[in-house]
Amino acid sequence: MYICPMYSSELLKGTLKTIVLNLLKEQGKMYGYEITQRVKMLSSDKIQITEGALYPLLHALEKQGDVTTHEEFIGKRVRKYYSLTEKGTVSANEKVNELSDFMLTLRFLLNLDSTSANG
Amino acid sequence: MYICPMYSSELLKGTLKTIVLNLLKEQGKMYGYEITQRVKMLSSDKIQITEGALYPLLHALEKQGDVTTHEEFIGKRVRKYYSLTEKGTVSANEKVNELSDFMLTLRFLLNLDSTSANG
DNA sequence: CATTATACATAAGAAAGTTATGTATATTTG
DNA sequence: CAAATATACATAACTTTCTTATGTATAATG
Repeated sequence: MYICPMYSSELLKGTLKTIVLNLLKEQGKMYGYEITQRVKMLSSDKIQITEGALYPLLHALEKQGDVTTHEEFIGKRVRKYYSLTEKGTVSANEKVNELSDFMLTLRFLLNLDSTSANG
Repeated sequence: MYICPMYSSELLKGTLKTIVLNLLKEQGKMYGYEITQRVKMLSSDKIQITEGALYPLLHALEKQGDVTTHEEFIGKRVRKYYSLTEKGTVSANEKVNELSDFMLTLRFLLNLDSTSANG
């Protein structure tokens, strides 16, 4: 039985903000826990965002005006929803474009542009 | 006139070791300065490895047995060449595979798998 | 001869994560 | 129904891995 390993933690550094901004752009609004679960699912458990990484990032994004928040109560428990501002939408696009470009450069640097099939 | 910007520094984090190991695998042996110049060239100046990042990394790789070194003198000036050990070759392959896989996951997460042409 | 390029090295600081801990409510399970 | 797990937030201490700054020295160039 094959256990799918997580990526080494260095790899997530530098891409986490882009991932979060892009999810918010696609989903409209999300709360923190939801983001961790969605990334976990979409990555087949290979990317698990820790709360210690996510919440400080969301707070920073709010502080610099990329997102706004509103709270909703589910019974007695609060959910804090985050949505992109206009500035945040611009940031999201810029970040995704930069990362996309960076990955192209990396593929070239690492000679991963094989046109033939590979395993 | 378009000035090609460098990638934001977070992006290089996590990929530097992979880049260096892969270059050594392809080139057989390289010295530090040569690595910085080659990456700069291959990336059209968009990735510039700083010496403060590279040399400590090379020393760490040597310490953990991924590379061996030998010095050559060019006139009075020394060049320290680095080559992969067997262990280092395994590390290089593992690292490249992991990064390649990670990039696939990212493309999926960020919805970059467009089959149509894009700009 | 002054500047730039080559070539190494390391220390101080910043950025961005992980790990650990804390609080509290909701749901599932034995 | 009690205990365990899941949901949901938050923050502090620590680590890793860069950047920035500094230092030394030789070679080439204008």
